[in-house]
Amino acid sequence: MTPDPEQSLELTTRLRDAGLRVTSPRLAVLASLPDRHHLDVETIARAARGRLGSLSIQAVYDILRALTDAGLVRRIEPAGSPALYETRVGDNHHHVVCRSCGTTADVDCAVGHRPCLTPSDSSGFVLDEAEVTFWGLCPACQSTPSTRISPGRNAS
Amino acid sequence: MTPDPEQSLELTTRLRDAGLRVTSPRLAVLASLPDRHHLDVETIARAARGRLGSLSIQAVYDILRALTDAGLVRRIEPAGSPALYETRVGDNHHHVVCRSCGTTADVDCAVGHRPCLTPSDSSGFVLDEAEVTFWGLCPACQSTPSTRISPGRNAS
DNA sequence: TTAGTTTTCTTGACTGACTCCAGAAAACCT
DNA sequence: AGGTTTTCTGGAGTCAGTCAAGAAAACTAA
Repeated sequence: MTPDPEQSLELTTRLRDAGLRVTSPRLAVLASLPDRHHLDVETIARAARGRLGSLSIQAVYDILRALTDAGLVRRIEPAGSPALYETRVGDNHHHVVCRSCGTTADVDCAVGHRPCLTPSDSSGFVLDEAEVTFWGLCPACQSTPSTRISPGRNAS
Repeated sequence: MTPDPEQSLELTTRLRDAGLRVTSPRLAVLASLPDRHHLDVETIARAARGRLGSLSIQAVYDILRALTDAGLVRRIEPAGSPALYETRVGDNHHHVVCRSCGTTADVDCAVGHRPCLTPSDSSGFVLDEAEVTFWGLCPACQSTPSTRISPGRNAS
């Protein structure tokens, strides 16, 4: 899996623009995060190693933290799963999680703009974000109901 | 801290109605979950031990799982904190979490009934729950901005 | 009310996700 | 190229939570 030079250049620019130094592990991690996917640390590490040859799991954690802090990736933590990372940032979209297999997909909330950011009574809190997680069954798990892969913590 | 007999009776009924056997650890755990509070397992264990004398942490986990499965308590897992338990169930209310100290409070969402349960495109998922977590600063942390107690994972 | 059955509790080992640390290596900036 | 800053490696450690097996307790029915 040789790196696509055009993509590398684009990713290099993204890193620099965010004020981060450009390193091959960082490029590999960024390149391993395809649009519209939500990957856990292990999966990202495996993909990045496929590009680099080797990369410690610790480096992956550090890189993901730096990228998250810099706003290049977003971290989500659905109940019962390890953290997931995605590259779609800056629009506060939401997520659907399958109770059966844990698959996660993006959703745009229907109710106007910045939905739910104005609860009737916020107990004096000053809010800066509304995070919505939808729970349900993905298309695949609707037809094969008992193929439970991940815990699906909230199922009763 | 001797148990209030009236409360015990009420809790006993609640357990029986849910089809659960009545044990003193279960009563102690239920009694340790005050309305409108969100407590973690350690805190619940400490409170329950105050009533019973002793109780293993494992028993607390088991009891909380049984109570959750039976629908007597609700478990929430805000990103970056251990699981929290509350006794307000059956109304799918939402939560505000303080980024600074981790304090959690209930909120009723303002946007109509079952807000956001109809995203514009749910990618074929069949949804059964919309979970909303608001992030911000609690009243106390607005005045003392740097008193960070819990991690507050999502802060940049 | 007591035996028998089922469920629950205790203890202790274990796992997964993640963090912290110190030294080695690499990238940026003249 | 040299110096400084930042990042990466490897290993130990933490925290939340699970698993397993035997002991204890609660329900059920004679």
